[in-house]
Amino acid sequence: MAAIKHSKQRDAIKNFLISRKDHPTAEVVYAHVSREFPNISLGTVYRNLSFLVDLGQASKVPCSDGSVHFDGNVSPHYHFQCRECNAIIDLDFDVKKTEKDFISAASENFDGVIDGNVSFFYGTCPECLKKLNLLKKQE
Amino acid sequence: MAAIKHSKQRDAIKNFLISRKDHPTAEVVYAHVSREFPNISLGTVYRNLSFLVDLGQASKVPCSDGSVHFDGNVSPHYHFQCRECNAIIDLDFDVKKTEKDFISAASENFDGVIDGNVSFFYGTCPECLKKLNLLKKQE
DNA sequence: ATAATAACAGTAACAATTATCATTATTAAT
DNA sequence: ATTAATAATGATAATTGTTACTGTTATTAT
Repeated sequence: MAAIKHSKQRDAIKNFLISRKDHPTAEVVYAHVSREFPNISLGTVYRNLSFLVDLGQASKVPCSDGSVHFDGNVSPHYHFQCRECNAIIDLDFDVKKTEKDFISAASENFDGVIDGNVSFFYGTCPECLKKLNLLKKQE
Repeated sequence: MAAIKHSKQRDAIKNFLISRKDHPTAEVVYAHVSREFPNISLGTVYRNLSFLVDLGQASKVPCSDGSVHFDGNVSPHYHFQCRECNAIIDLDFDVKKTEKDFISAASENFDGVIDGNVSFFYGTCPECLKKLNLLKKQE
Protein backbone atom coordinates (compact mmCIF):
# COMPACT_ATOMS: atom_id res chain seq x y z
CA MET A 1 0.00 0.00 0.00
CA ALA A 2 2.58 2.55 1.10
CA ALA A 3 4.12 3.99 -2.07
CA ILE A 4 7.87 3.58 -2.40
CA LYS A 5 9.82 6.76 -2.78
CA HIS A 6 13.20 6.88 -4.39
CA SER A 7 16.25 7.56 -2.23
CA LYS A 8 19.87 8.13 -3.10
CA GLN A 9 21.00 6.38 0.05
CA ARG A 10 19.14 3.21 -0.90
CA ASP A 11 20.60 3.33 -4.41
CA ALA A 12 24.09 3.64 -2.99
CA ILE A 13 23.52 0.68 -0.68
CA LYS A 14 22.11 -1.46 -3.47
CA ASN A 15 24.88 -0.51 -5.88
CA PHE A 16 27.51 -1.30 -3.30
CA LEU A 17 26.00 -4.74 -2.72
CA ILE A 18 25.87 -5.46 -6.45
CA SER A 19 29.43 -4.25 -6.99
CA ARG A 20 30.83 -6.66 -4.43
CA LYS A 21 31.20 -10.37 -4.92
CA ASP A 22 32.16 -10.81 -1.31
CA HIS A 23 29.36 -10.55 1.23
CA PRO A 24 29.52 -7.45 3.37
CA THR A 25 27.96 -7.08 6.79
CA ALA A 26 25.74 -4.11 7.68
CA GLU A 27 28.76 -2.46 9.31
CA VAL A 28 30.87 -2.85 6.18
CA VAL A 29 28.07 -1.44 4.03
CA TYR A 30 27.81 1.46 6.45
CA ALA A 31 31.55 2.11 6.36
CA HIS A 32 31.60 2.26 2.56
CA VAL A 33 28.41 4.17 1.91
CA SER A 34 29.54 6.69 4.54
CA ARG A 35 32.21 7.85 2.11
CA GLU A 36 29.54 9.06 -0.30
CA PHE A 37 27.07 10.09 2.41
CA PRO A 38 29.20 11.22 5.35
CA ASN A 39 26.29 11.48 7.74
CA ILE A 40 24.19 8.54 6.70
CA SER A 41 22.82 6.77 9.75
CA LEU A 42 23.54 3.15 10.62
CA GLY A 43 19.79 2.77 11.08
CA THR A 44 19.25 3.81 7.48
CA VAL A 45 21.64 1.08 6.37
CA TYR A 46 19.84 -1.58 8.39
CA ARG A 47 16.42 -0.32 7.28
CA ASN A 48 17.38 -0.40 3.61
CA LEU A 49 19.13 -3.74 3.77
CA SER A 50 15.97 -5.33 5.22
CA PHE A 51 13.90 -3.46 2.69
CA LEU A 52 16.00 -4.76 -0.21
CA VAL A 53 15.70 -8.27 1.18
CA ASP A 54 11.91 -7.86 1.39
CA LEU A 55 11.86 -6.63 -2.21
CA GLY A 56 13.86 -9.70 -3.27
CA GLN A 57 16.77 -7.54 -4.41
CA ALA A 58 19.23 -8.84 -1.85
CA SER A 59 19.52 -11.77 0.47
CA LYS A 60 20.43 -12.13 4.09
CA VAL A 61 23.20 -14.62 4.83
CA PRO A 62 23.24 -15.60 8.51
CA CYS A 63 26.46 -17.46 9.27
CA SER A 64 26.85 -20.07 11.94
CA ASP A 65 29.29 -17.87 13.82
CA GLY A 66 26.36 -15.55 14.43
CA SER A 67 27.43 -12.86 11.99
CA VAL A 68 24.99 -11.69 9.34
CA HIS A 69 26.15 -10.88 5.84
CA PHE A 70 24.31 -9.56 2.80
CA ASP A 71 24.41 -10.75 -0.77
CA GLY A 72 23.42 -8.74 -3.85
CA ASN A 73 23.24 -11.95 -5.85
CA VAL A 74 19.73 -13.34 -5.40
CA SER A 75 19.98 -16.25 -7.81
CA PRO A 76 19.98 -19.58 -5.96
CA HIS A 77 23.46 -20.64 -4.94
CA TYR A 78 25.39 -21.97 -1.95
CA HIS A 79 28.03 -20.33 0.18
CA PHE A 80 31.41 -21.43 1.40
CA GLN A 81 33.23 -19.97 4.38
CA CYS A 82 36.98 -20.29 4.84
CA ARG A 83 38.03 -21.44 8.29
CA GLU A 84 41.29 -19.51 7.98
CA CYS A 85 40.22 -16.06 6.79
CA ASN A 86 36.43 -16.30 7.26
CA ALA A 87 35.80 -15.07 3.72
CA ILE A 88 32.44 -16.05 2.27
CA ILE A 89 32.58 -17.26 -1.33
CA ASP A 90 29.81 -18.23 -3.76
CA LEU A 91 29.86 -21.82 -4.98
CA ASP A 92 28.97 -22.61 -8.55
CA PHE A 93 27.34 -25.98 -9.09
CA ASP A 94 23.98 -27.37 -10.14
CA VAL A 95 21.91 -26.37 -7.13
CA LYS A 96 18.60 -27.75 -8.40
CA LYS A 97 19.67 -31.33 -8.93
CA THR A 98 21.95 -31.60 -5.92
CA GLU A 99 19.41 -30.06 -3.58
CA LYS A 100 16.74 -32.44 -4.81
CA ASP A 101 18.95 -35.44 -4.05
CA PHE A 102 19.94 -34.04 -0.70
CA ILE A 103 16.35 -33.38 0.34
CA SER A 104 15.15 -36.80 -0.76
CA ALA A 105 17.93 -38.40 1.33
CA ALA A 106 16.96 -36.24 4.29
CA SER A 107 13.30 -37.19 3.92
CA GLU A 108 14.11 -40.89 4.21
CA ASN A 109 12.94 -41.56 7.79
CA PHE A 110 10.96 -38.40 8.28
CA ASP A 111 7.15 -38.19 8.29
CA GLY A 112 6.96 -34.46 7.63
CA VAL A 113 7.47 -32.60 4.36
CA ILE A 114 10.84 -31.05 3.55
CA ASP A 115 10.64 -28.33 0.92
CA GLY A 116 13.90 -26.46 1.29
CA ASN A 117 17.32 -26.34 2.82
CA VAL A 118 20.01 -23.84 3.71
CA SER A 119 23.57 -25.09 3.61
CA PHE A 120 26.96 -23.70 4.33
CA PHE A 121 30.20 -25.27 3.30
CA TYR A 122 33.44 -24.98 5.24
CA GLY A 123 37.08 -25.55 4.48
CA THR A 124 40.07 -23.68 3.11
CA CYS A 125 39.77 -21.13 0.32
CA PRO A 126 42.20 -21.10 -2.65
CA GLU A 127 44.09 -18.06 -1.29
CA CYS A 128 44.70 -19.60 2.13
CA LEU A 129 45.57 -22.93 0.53
CA LYS A 130 48.38 -21.18 -1.34
CA LYS A 131 49.68 -19.49 1.80
CA LEU A 132 49.63 -22.74 3.76
CA ASN A 133 51.49 -24.59 1.01
CA LEU A 134 54.18 -21.90 0.92
CA LEU A 135 54.65 -22.18 4.68
CA LYS A 136 55.02 -25.94 4.41
CA LYS A 137 57.78 -25.63 1.81
CA GLN A 138 59.71 -23.18 3.98
CA GLU A 139 60.04 -25.66 6.85
CA MET B 1 45.85 -26.19 32.32
CA ALA B 2 43.14 -24.83 34.62
CA ALA B 3 41.73 -27.82 36.50
CA ILE B 4 38.04 -28.44 36.04
CA LYS B 5 36.03 -28.50 39.23
CA HIS B 6 32.77 -30.30 39.52
CA SER B 7 29.59 -28.27 39.82
CA LYS B 8 26.00 -29.27 40.49
CA GLN B 9 24.71 -26.51 38.28
CA ARG B 10 26.70 -27.78 35.33
CA ASP B 11 25.45 -31.32 35.93
CA ALA B 12 21.87 -30.10 35.99
CA ILE B 13 22.36 -28.20 32.73
CA LYS B 14 23.96 -31.17 31.03
CA ASN B 15 21.31 -33.59 32.28
CA PHE B 16 18.57 -31.30 31.11
CA LEU B 17 20.11 -31.13 27.64
CA ILE B 18 20.45 -34.90 27.45
CA SER B 19 16.90 -35.48 28.67
CA ARG B 20 15.40 -33.39 25.90
CA LYS B 21 15.11 -34.40 22.30
CA ASP B 22 13.98 -30.93 21.32
CA HIS B 23 16.62 -28.23 21.27
CA PRO B 24 16.28 -25.68 24.02
CA THR B 25 17.65 -22.15 23.93
CA ALA B 26 19.76 -20.73 26.77
CA GLU B 27 16.60 -19.06 28.16
CA VAL B 28 14.69 -22.35 28.17
CA VAL B 29 17.59 -24.11 29.89
CA TYR B 30 17.65 -21.29 32.43
CA ALA B 31 13.91 -21.53 33.05
CA HIS B 32 14.09 -25.26 33.73
CA VAL B 33 17.28 -25.44 35.75
CA SER B 34 15.94 -22.55 37.85
CA ARG B 35 13.40 -24.94 39.33
CA GLU B 36 16.18 -26.99 40.91
CA PHE B 37 18.48 -24.01 41.57
CA PRO B 38 16.16 -21.08 42.22
CA ASN B 39 18.91 -18.52 42.18
CA ILE B 40 21.12 -19.80 39.41
CA SER B 41 22.34 -16.97 37.26
CA LEU B 42 21.66 -16.66 33.55
CA GLY B 43 25.38 -16.02 33.16
CA THR B 44 26.11 -19.40 34.69
CA VAL B 45 23.84 -21.04 32.13
CA TYR B 46 25.56 -19.31 29.23
CA ARG B 47 29.00 -20.04 30.68
CA ASN B 48 28.27 -23.73 31.12
CA LEU B 49 26.58 -24.15 27.77
CA SER B 50 29.68 -22.77 26.03
CA PHE B 51 31.85 -24.90 28.26
CA LEU B 52 29.94 -28.06 27.37
CA VAL B 53 30.23 -27.16 23.70
CA ASP B 54 34.00 -26.70 24.12
CA LEU B 55 34.22 -30.06 25.86
CA GLY B 56 32.34 -31.66 22.96
CA GLN B 57 29.46 -32.66 25.21
CA ALA B 58 26.88 -30.45 23.54
CA SER B 59 26.53 -28.58 20.30
CA LYS B 60 25.40 -25.12 19.41
CA VAL B 61 22.66 -24.89 16.82
CA PRO B 62 22.44 -21.39 15.34
CA CYS B 63 19.24 -21.06 13.33
CA SER B 64 18.81 -18.79 10.37
CA ASP B 65 16.19 -16.76 12.22
CA GLY B 66 19.02 -15.66 14.51
CA SER B 67 18.00 -17.80 17.48
CA VAL B 68 20.56 -20.11 19.05
CA HIS B 69 19.58 -23.54 20.32
CA PHE B 70 21.57 -26.25 22.09
CA ASP B 71 21.70 -29.95 21.44
CA GLY B 72 22.81 -32.64 23.88
CA ASN B 73 23.16 -35.09 21.00
CA VAL B 74 26.66 -34.65 19.61
CA SER B 75 26.60 -37.51 17.12
CA PRO B 76 26.60 -36.16 13.55
CA HIS B 77 23.09 -35.48 12.29
CA TYR B 78 21.08 -32.83 10.52
CA HIS B 79 18.29 -30.61 11.74
CA PHE B 80 14.89 -29.75 10.39
CA GLN B 81 12.89 -26.68 11.35
CA CYS B 82 9.13 -26.48 10.86
CA ARG B 83 7.95 -23.29 9.19
CA GLU B 84 4.63 -23.52 11.05
CA CYS B 85 5.66 -24.11 14.68
CA ASN B 86 9.43 -23.47 14.48
CA ALA B 87 10.19 -26.77 16.23
CA ILE B 88 13.64 -28.17 15.57
CA ILE B 89 13.73 -31.90 14.89
CA ASP B 90 16.64 -34.31 14.37
CA LEU B 91 16.75 -36.04 11.00
CA ASP B 92 17.78 -39.65 10.76
CA PHE B 93 19.52 -40.61 7.55
CA ASP B 94 22.95 -41.73 6.43
CA VAL B 95 24.87 -38.51 7.01
CA LYS B 96 28.27 -39.83 5.97
CA LYS B 97 27.36 -40.93 2.47
CA THR B 98 24.99 -38.08 1.71
CA GLU B 99 27.37 -35.43 2.95
CA LYS B 100 30.18 -36.90 0.89
CA ASP B 101 28.07 -36.68 -2.27
CA PHE B 102 26.91 -33.20 -1.42
CA ILE B 103 30.44 -31.95 -0.77
CA SER B 104 31.82 -33.48 -3.93
CA ALA B 105 29.06 -31.78 -5.94
CA ALA B 106 29.84 -28.49 -4.20
CA SER B 107 33.55 -28.85 -4.93
CA GLU B 108 32.90 -29.14 -8.66
CA ASN B 109 34.01 -25.67 -9.79
CA PHE B 110 35.85 -24.64 -6.66
CA ASP B 111 39.63 -24.47 -6.26
CA GLY B 112 39.65 -24.59 -2.46
CA VAL B 113 39.14 -27.56 -0.19
CA ILE B 114 35.71 -28.25 1.30
CA ASP B 115 35.83 -30.44 4.39
CA GLY B 116 32.47 -29.91 6.02
CA ASN B 117 29.02 -28.49 5.74
CA VAL B 118 26.23 -27.35 7.98
CA SER B 119 22.72 -27.72 6.64
CA PHE B 120 19.28 -26.93 7.82
CA PHE B 121 16.13 -28.34 6.34
CA TYR B 122 12.80 -26.57 6.25
CA GLY B 123 9.22 -27.61 5.71
CA THR B 124 6.24 -28.84 7.68
CA CYS B 125 6.60 -31.21 10.63
CA PRO B 126 4.33 -34.28 11.05
CA GLU B 127 2.28 -32.60 13.79
CA CYS B 128 1.54 -29.49 11.77
CA LEU B 129 0.86 -31.59 8.68
CA LYS B 130 -1.91 -33.34 10.61
CA LYS B 131 -3.42 -30.07 11.79
CA LEU B 132 -3.36 -28.61 8.29
CA ASN B 133 -5.04 -31.71 6.82
CA LEU B 134 -7.79 -31.57 9.44
CA LEU B 135 -8.43 -27.92 8.61
CA LYS B 136 -8.69 -28.78 4.94
CA LYS B 137 -11.31 -31.45 5.57
CA GLN B 138 -13.41 -29.06 7.63
CA GLU B 139 -13.81 -26.65 4.71
C1' DA C 1 4.25 26.01 -5.90
C1' DT C 2 2.12 23.32 -2.59
C1' DA C 3 0.66 19.46 0.12
C1' DA C 4 1.25 14.74 1.56
C1' DT C 5 4.24 11.56 3.21
C1' DA C 6 8.27 8.23 2.59
C1' DA C 7 12.74 8.31 4.01
C1' DC C 8 16.13 10.49 6.51
C1' DA C 9 19.74 11.46 10.62
C1' DG C 10 20.27 11.17 15.19
C1' DT C 11 19.48 8.96 19.19
C1' DA C 12 17.26 6.04 22.54
C1' DA C 13 15.76 1.44 23.53
C1' DC C 14 16.25 -3.33 23.21
C1' DA C 15 17.58 -8.34 23.47
C1' DA C 16 21.12 -11.61 23.59
C1' DT C 17 25.38 -12.42 25.24
C1' DT C 18 29.78 -11.62 27.62
C1' DA C 19 32.72 -9.64 31.25
C1' DT C 20 33.62 -8.24 36.01
C1' DC C 21 34.01 -9.14 40.78
C1' DA C 22 33.27 -10.30 45.43
C1' DT C 23 31.60 -14.61 47.54
C1' DT C 24 30.99 -19.67 47.77
C1' DA C 25 32.01 -24.50 46.80
C1' DT C 26 35.12 -27.98 45.37
C1' DT C 27 39.39 -30.18 45.38
C1' DA C 28 44.10 -31.33 46.93
C1' DA C 29 47.46 -31.14 50.46
C1' DT C 30 48.42 -31.17 55.10
C1' DA D 1 39.31 -33.13 59.66
C1' DT D 2 41.54 -28.41 58.61
C1' DT D 3 43.27 -25.57 55.76
C1' DA D 4 44.76 -23.35 51.54
C1' DA D 5 44.21 -22.62 46.63
C1' DT D 6 41.25 -21.62 43.15
C1' DA D 7 37.30 -22.91 39.93
C1' DA D 8 32.73 -21.74 39.71
C1' DT D 9 29.05 -19.12 41.26
C1' DG D 10 25.33 -15.18 41.63
C1' DA D 11 24.58 -10.59 40.82
C1' DT D 12 25.20 -7.06 38.01
C1' DA D 13 27.48 -4.05 34.63
C1' DA D 14 29.06 -3.70 30.01
C1' DT D 15 28.95 -4.77 25.19
C1' DT D 16 27.15 -5.80 20.70
C1' DG D 17 24.05 -5.98 16.94
C1' DT D 18 19.76 -4.43 15.78
C1' DT D 19 15.26 -2.07 15.96
C1' DA D 20 12.13 1.76 17.31
C1' DC D 21 11.19 6.59 17.94
C1' DT D 22 11.06 11.53 16.61
C1' DG D 23 11.45 15.72 14.52
C1' DT D 24 13.37 17.19 9.95
C1' DT D 25 14.25 16.68 4.95
C1' DA D 26 13.51 14.99 0.28
C1' DT D 27 10.60 13.02 -3.11
C1' DT D 28 6.49 12.62 -5.57
C1' DA D 29 1.73 13.80 -7.12
C1' DT D 30 -1.31 17.43 -7.62
